[in-house]
Amino acid sequence: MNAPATLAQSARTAREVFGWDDLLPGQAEAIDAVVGGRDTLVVFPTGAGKSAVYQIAGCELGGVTVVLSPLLALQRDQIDSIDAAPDAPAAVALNSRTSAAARKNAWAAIESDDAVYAFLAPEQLANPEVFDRLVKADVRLMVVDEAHCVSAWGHDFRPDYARIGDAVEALGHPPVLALTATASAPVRDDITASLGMRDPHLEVRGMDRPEIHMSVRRHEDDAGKRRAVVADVQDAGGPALLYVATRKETDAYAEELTELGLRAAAYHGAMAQKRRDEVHTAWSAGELDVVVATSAFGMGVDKSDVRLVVHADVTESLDAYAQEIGRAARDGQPARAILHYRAEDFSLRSFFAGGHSKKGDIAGVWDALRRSKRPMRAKDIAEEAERSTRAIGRVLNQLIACGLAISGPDGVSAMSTASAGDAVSAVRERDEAEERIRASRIAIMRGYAETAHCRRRALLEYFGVEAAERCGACDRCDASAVAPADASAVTAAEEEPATADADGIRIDATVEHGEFGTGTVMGIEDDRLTVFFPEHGYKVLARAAFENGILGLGEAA
DNA sequence: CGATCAAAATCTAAATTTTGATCGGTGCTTTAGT
Repeated sequence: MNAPATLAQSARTAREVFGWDDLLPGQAEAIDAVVGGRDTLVVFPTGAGKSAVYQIAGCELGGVTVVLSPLLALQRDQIDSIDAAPDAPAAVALNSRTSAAARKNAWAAIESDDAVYAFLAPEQLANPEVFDRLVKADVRLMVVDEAHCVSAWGHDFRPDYARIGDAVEALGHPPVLALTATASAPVRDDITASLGMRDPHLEVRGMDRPEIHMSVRRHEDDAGKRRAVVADVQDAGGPALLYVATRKETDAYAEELTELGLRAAAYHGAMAQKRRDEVHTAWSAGELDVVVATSAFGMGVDKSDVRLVVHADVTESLDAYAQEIGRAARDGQPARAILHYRAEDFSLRSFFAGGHSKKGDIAGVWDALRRSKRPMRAKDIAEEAERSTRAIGRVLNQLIACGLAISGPDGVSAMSTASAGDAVSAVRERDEAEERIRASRIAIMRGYAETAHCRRRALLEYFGVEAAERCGACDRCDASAVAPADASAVTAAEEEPATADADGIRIDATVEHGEFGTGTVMGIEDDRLTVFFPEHGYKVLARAAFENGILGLGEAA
């Protein structure tokens, strides 16, 4: 290996081709790994130059760099930024909005000998014409941008995300470069496994965002929560994002905030594209005080001076939460992230669980697959069975995941002669496994919301980053700070419920339960305790259990 | 799970309560028809 030479080359490419004076920490290492032929997973916060990694690596590798990107708007932005570079290779897009003429040009560039970046949504790989031509082209690098989508969406919402790995193999496994801003260890494993990455090089930088102050507020009733959310937004001190769980709530809050004199706009995925663009543009231009949005708002929105991100509802995972609060303070100036929740917000099924696949669907899909001589697509089966493509696609993914079927460029084919009954029970098991994963993600979110320790530490440790005992910039640290002059610390301390009790039960105490084993007290409310047991999750126990000897005080931690 | 809405039921006719069913969020694509 001639690493120094490669590094020098990367720096020269950055300067001469793209006009960047310096490479940022981690960029050179990642580029070096990719150019050396190694599959690489890059986890950099937004603004740390993820795009530069594939731009420079692609330039040095030459040939075709395929960039898989989840949103057409993102593809457009990336192409614009490449076009603006002094001497960068061509960048083309292949998607449903590409005109026939642009398509022709794109293929001419891809099939030429010059270096080129080709931007595609993963769905394009399911198009046989596109795929066949890519197989014949000189693809030297596969980039998966916003790679957390593989884990978040591949399982059901956008099943083509789950098929990227197969496409990579069919292309002869060029180096795979996956890029994302946030990925916990479980998500990283999911990404590398799903994409079929071999012995991936991992480049993780700067997960911590110390400029974002983090706090959580728990509420007993909905009305109280709404009042607190509105009050927070009114007190934003700069551009604010308000995330809510449903489309309906975006309108409700936006209306209320407008009546209070704020420049507020709602944003969600079911709005007309034109309106979405208007909100996006107004927000970027500083013409709005607050955008009230579902999770649809965020990717590709680049506004540096967001001062506050409020969540009126918990997110489906801590990964998603980190992603959303990460949109604050990109200018490095102080900002705040506040999460509001009620205990019942964690109810398992409230998270759009999607339920289970219907027995009839599973059996139907399996029969169709086994009867068919040729690979089949979700759409065809769905039309024949008069079911939604979504439900059928989900079943297909599950069949593939349990090894009963396999996906190829022309669709999915059966891989076994199992009976319909066996297929149904295999898929059912899969459903239950997914349910457990969902439950554990919610438990982690709950752990963050209910932690008695430093919030940042809880978040960073989940992302596998070592953290100081205290960050000094979260509500927990504020509450335990011994600085009476600090007004915010006093306020926080007043809001904190009493945590010490005569019988020695307090937040974070270690307790022993006859059945569940050793646990940690996460919450105390009147006569009930919330205790986290590593093997059994969260349990709410009557305080009486303590007196009856079912629960005992463990050794001091 | 919990919010919500429609349908059914109720100490029988206008309006409320109860019961039951459904939905909740993210975007690509393709296609038919303005």
